[in-house]
Amino acid sequence: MSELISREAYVKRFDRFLDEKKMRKTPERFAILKRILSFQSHFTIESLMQSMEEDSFHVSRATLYNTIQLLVEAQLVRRHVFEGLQVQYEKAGATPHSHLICTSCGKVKEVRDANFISYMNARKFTAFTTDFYSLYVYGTCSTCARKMKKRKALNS
Amino acid sequence: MSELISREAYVKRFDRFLDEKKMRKTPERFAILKRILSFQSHFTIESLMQSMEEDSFHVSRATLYNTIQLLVEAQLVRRHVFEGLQVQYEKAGATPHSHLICTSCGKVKEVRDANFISYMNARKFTAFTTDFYSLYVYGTCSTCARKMKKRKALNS
DNA sequence: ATGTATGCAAACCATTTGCAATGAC
DNA sequence: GTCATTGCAAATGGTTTGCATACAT
Repeated sequence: MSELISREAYVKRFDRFLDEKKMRKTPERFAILKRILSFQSHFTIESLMQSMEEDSFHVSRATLYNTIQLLVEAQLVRRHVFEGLQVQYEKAGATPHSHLICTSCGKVKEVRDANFISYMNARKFTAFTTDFYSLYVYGTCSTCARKMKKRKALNS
Repeated sequence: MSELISREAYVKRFDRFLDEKKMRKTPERFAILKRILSFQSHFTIESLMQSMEEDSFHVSRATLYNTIQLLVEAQLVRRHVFEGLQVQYEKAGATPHSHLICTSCGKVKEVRDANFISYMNARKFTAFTTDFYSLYVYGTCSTCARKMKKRKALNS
């Protein structure tokens, strides 16, 4: 989805986060963040690792997991576990979006929903302070629906 | 959350599901479903297993996983993977609800939200047919917020 | 200089799988 | 009687951990 927060803003926020936590600003941490920012959409640990390698910046799996966790804590990255799929990550953009997950082919589509966003912005829960939220919608995409229809027609 | 679908309705639906799939109606499958129906709220594979054992009905882990998967496919059970917590299940009731997850203590609260439900009922997505959806709201519960405040006060 | 962060390989653990025995149909 | 389902134990695979080395502060 589009990127309303600038690259620099992410880096600055991570920098501040590390300051607050009194953690070190290693090249690995910023290299990983920058690589993540270059992704247009969802990614997995595996694709991130591969992408880093292609970029000739080697990091260990352990460091990748460590750093991703930091970024999730800093709320710069979101972690998603969709039913039946491997864990996916995405940078936390300025524009929240819902996820449509096709239970047949596993494709995940992002949908911006202004009405829903403004509803959630106004929504207060008793005895609970919201940080962020995820709406996962499971169903069937039109491509798979078409295929199923065809298969059914053949069987009958 | 409350149970607007009767015990018998669940069993009947599972029965029909097994018919359609031409699968066998083993005592294990129904014993597991019945045990699940007795839960008031979320449960894990582990707590389910334990509960079965207490009930003196032994099933293997493999069968538990198999059956749970069937029940999820039949949409009689929902599977939830909340950030930082172990996988949780719940019976799929007639009343959808959102989940408030405290990122501090991990407690999950269920919230019924009539406005949101009617919004989602009316909501159509282009090129996508909705089966079900999950809204996960992450934040801090009031208990944890209070503790944090106290800790902060002590440190300064 | 100090102690945090990294890399590597081993450990972990929830879930899956293979296979022989059971029992639903 | 057949073959799907079960139980058990072994295998799997994504993630975490332990420890020695490197390096941010």
